[in-house]
Amino acid sequence: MTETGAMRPTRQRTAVVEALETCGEFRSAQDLHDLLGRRGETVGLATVYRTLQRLVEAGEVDLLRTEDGEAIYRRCSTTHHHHLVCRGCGRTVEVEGPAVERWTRGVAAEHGFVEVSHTLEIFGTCAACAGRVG
Amino acid sequence: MTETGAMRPTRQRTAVVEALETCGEFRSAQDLHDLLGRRGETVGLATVYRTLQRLVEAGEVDLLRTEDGEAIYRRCSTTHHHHLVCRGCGRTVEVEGPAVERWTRGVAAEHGFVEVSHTLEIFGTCAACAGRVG
DNA sequence: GAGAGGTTGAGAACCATTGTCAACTCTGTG
DNA sequence: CACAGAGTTGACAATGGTTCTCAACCTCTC
Ligand SMILES: [Zn+2]
Ligand SMILES: [Zn+2]
Ligand SMILES: [Zn+2]
Ligand SMILES: [Zn+2]
Repeated sequence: MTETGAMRPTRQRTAVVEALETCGEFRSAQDLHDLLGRRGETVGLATVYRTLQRLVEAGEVDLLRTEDGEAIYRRCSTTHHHHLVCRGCGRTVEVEGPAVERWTRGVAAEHGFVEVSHTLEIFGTCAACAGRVG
Repeated sequence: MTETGAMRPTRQRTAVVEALETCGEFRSAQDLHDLLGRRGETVGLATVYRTLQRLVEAGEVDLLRTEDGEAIYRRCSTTHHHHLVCRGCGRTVEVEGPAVERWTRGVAAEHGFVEVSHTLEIFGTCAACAGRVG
């Protein structure tokens, strides 16, 4: 029943974490699976999903959803933060906003909501991408 | 080629809009389909999806995603706002935060991002749902 | 009321994600 | 080392939300 299970170090888990590490940006499970395959590291798709799930639960990986609902993952710092993501190249900047955190808690409390969580993502075009076009 | 197509008034479209109107909260396409069925208004599931899609494109309906990626829809005011949503019953409060708007613009500018947009949703359990359980 | 073109719906198709389960791996013990 | 016990893996099946297909069906216009 304990959630603090073993989490044994296996070849597959190491491979997934490394793929996330070297990639650096948000990627889907399938992308990571393909990436591993091309790299010669054979890891079952189900295992990729399971590992990502574990990592998300452990707070070691951030999950967010694309416009069409697909889950994408990224190795992030473990403190609470949000993202500024470039629509063009995927470049991601982690941002923090204590004032925003306070505001969301206040709004929720004000309306009697408990067990509150929130999502906040900023999308835009980074300087490099903007320059490249016009 | 024009996107400003006809959008003819049909029994089905009227029914979907009315369902959204009387419901008032975020609901999935399937929920709305069931709701219509129980009400005696027979509308094909595909039609419900198509209609919602159109309404979202027209800005008349807000679309957001539950934590597990399912799309949910709601008839909202047309001004910029965010949502405080109950995970249990879907009850929704529209909220505005000028400070947050300013903050996101500032953060984006600070990192040289342009064409900035953002998403911000707060999820929780409303007082009614919390009371019902605990 | 006939033609042109948008609309509908039953069912198939799609596709990301999860479940199944027998084979396999790691770890500690004797 | 043998070995038991528990965690892990992966090919494959299954799930479930969403979209596609296409023939039949409305709606508007002339
Ligand atoms: Zn992050
Ligand atoms: Zn960029
Ligand atoms: Zn809204
Ligand atoms: Zn509620």
